[in-house]
Amino acid sequence: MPTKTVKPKPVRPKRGSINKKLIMDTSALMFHEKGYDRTTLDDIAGALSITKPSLYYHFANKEEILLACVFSADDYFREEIARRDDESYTGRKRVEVFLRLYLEVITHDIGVSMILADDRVMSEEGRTRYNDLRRVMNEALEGRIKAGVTDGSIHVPETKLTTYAIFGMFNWVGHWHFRKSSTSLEKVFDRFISVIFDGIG
Amino acid sequence: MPTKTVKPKPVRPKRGSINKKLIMDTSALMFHEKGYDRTTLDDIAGALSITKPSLYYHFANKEEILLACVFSADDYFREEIARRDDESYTGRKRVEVFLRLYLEVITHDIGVSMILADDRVMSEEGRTRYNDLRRVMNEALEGRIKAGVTDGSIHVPETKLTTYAIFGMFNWVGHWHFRKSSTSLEKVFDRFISVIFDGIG
DNA sequence: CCTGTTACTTACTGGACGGTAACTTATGGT
DNA sequence: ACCATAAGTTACCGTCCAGTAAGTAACAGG
Repeated sequence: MPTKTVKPKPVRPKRGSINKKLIMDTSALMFHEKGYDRTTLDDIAGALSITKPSLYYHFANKEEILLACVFSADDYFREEIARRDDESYTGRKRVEVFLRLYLEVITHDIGVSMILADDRVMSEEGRTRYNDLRRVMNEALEGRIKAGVTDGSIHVPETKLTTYAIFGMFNWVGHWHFRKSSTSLEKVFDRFISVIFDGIG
Repeated sequence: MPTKTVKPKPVRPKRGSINKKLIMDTSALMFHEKGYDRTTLDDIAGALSITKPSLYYHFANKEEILLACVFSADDYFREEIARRDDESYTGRKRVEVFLRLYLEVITHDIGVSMILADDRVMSEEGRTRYNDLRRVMNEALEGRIKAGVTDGSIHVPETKLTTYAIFGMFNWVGHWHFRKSSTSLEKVFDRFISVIFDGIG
């Protein structure tokens, strides 16, 4: 007697076990590991043990997932900087606090999407929102540098390129394969801060 | 009398008007503008007024084009650094010479591919060759910094993270939309060098 | 126990894209 | 003048992938 073909019982994930946050975490991880373009929705769904169309229950499209990652990182950054920052500090101190948090954020998968997201893959609206975010972030650092120049804790003839220089230094960390790296965040931060404030000359 | 269907005379590009260099220039430009993944071979061919299969006459595949850009930039860099560098200089001076050339190179389309190429799109072999290139580049700068520490023209407690910091600062320029930027290379270079050597404290 | 909503599923579509096969035309050497 | 080769062409394939249509299981409230 041939084995009767048993109707396959699809194992559904527990109801409610999938949510936006979980999708964002998984997506951010994969976007960072493989790159946005080469991460397919099937990849993400597979990693979550669900199917691609299920993702569309939670997000309208792929870009929405990316933007959700970006803006959730930004939300966290803003909350946390509001907590840590103090306008009575010197500009220099405020720059340090800013950069410390910045480094913390961008060395996590969700955070790295905030700086490595490629606006060229985005819709017009997404690109605008993203570029606004970046502009505000830029102004936040440059503002603190200017405050430092005013209060005498920082000495630079110019702040725009200085800001770019500093952001470049930190942002590039997003390109490191830091999961493998053994170097601690503290060491990186201390060294970067030393280069920025003391120079190497 | 109906218009006779005229056999369309395909306008072929002049023989020999297409060569590897031209393909590389066009590709590098488009890779930089749109990103490697979103630049199709049809895009490149179209920009050159040829067809996609023609590209395969000159290159084995898409990756070969990217690698050709990367290594041609590297070749140029090595030639030019050999010309400009002088081991009798101080380490500091040698770092400056190195970074000056580095900035020049990475602000051109072909050059930017050297730092923005994503090794995750590459084959195993391509990735190895590319990572070797990056490692050698890294050692070249770190070596000069070490020389500076030895001869007293540079003061740092550690060279590895310092090297990363500096490369990050410069590499990130590749992410700028510098075609639109009005800021001159000289200004960028001077400001960056000042941050690196003098600090902002 | 019924029923509506939530949260998934299977099955599919349409377009894009890297790459290939086979053919054609221009040119330089003999 | 002929031909081999270089440098293109047209037409096509297979795969991948974002997104969709339609169906179904699980749970909550009544």
